Amino acid sequence: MTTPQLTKNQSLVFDVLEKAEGPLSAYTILDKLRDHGFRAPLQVYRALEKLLEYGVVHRLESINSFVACAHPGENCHSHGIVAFAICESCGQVMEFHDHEVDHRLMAWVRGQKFKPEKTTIEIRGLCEACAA
Amino acid sequence: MTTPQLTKNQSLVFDVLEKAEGPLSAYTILDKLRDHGFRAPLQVYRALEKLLEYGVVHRLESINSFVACAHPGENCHSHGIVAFAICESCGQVMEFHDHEVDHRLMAWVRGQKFKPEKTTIEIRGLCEACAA
DNA sequence: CAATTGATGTAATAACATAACATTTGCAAT
DNA sequence: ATTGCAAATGTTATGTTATTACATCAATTG
Ligand SMILES: [Zn+2]
Ligand SMILES: [Zn+2]
Ligand SMILES: [Zn+2]
Ligand SMILES: [Zn+2]
Repeated sequence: MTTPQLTKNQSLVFDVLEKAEGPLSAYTILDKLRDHGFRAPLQVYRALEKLLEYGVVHRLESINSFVACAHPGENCHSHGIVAFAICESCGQVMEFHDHEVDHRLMAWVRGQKFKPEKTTIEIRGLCEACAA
Repeated sequence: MTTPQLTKNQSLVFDVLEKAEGPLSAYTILDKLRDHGFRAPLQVYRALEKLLEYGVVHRLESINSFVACAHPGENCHSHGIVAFAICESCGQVMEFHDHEVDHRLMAWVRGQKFKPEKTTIEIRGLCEACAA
């Protein structure tokens, strides 16, 4: 899928995420956009819904937050499952793909006749700087 | 770690999860235990905290719910990373372990000097029955 | 223009989770 | 048995995340 032209609200939300050091909650995004006219959570959630659909933003389920894709222009969706390492101290997020992991997981679910739609892999821990 | 004798509240919460067909939210558990004297969310969350610590219950991050471990008596924690396939239609959960997946993920984070603490792998989709 | 579609605005509410503080219970040391 | 401590519990209030419902606006199209 190619990313269509973003609307005003979608651009605002995306810009906030791109400029952020790490993942942000929807309400944190809302606060950062109050000066631009945002008043309600739904304005953020609706924009995020589209950005997730376009694959330019990822949702981190384990911390209820959102992050801009680390592979701009590449169309992340096409790389298979995306995995994240999330530093619980500084919030830094590393994003990566591993086809062997994809393969093993998909082989297992196929054996169960399970039809996968969306897979989450999130590793929480400490980044190099924070672990020191 | 061996599982200590459960307290009254821990037992009640665990029994509800064991008898359930699928994962339950903390508030659903609360409702099921009102007849047994539960009045507040914290009574559920505190019991869950211990049950998670003992490894007899798992938290499904992507659906804010909890499920009894599918491997009773085995001490799930010792099997490495636990992965789940969650049917979005009927709620059924399958739990499995794959050492190769563990190995690949841990190798990657080690290469980044990232120190992993807790890993989530959750595959949402449709089970065999629901996909038909 | 009328109809349709997608985006937006706003208020209210639902769902999930924790903070703060008081009380009770079980158990060990004196 | 009493004292002291740690773990568990009870209770109220609050904080955080997400959705429902409904109204309006803008662009497209027949
Ligand atoms: Zn990405
Ligand atoms: Zn860090
Ligand atoms: Zn388990
Ligand atoms: Zn199903």
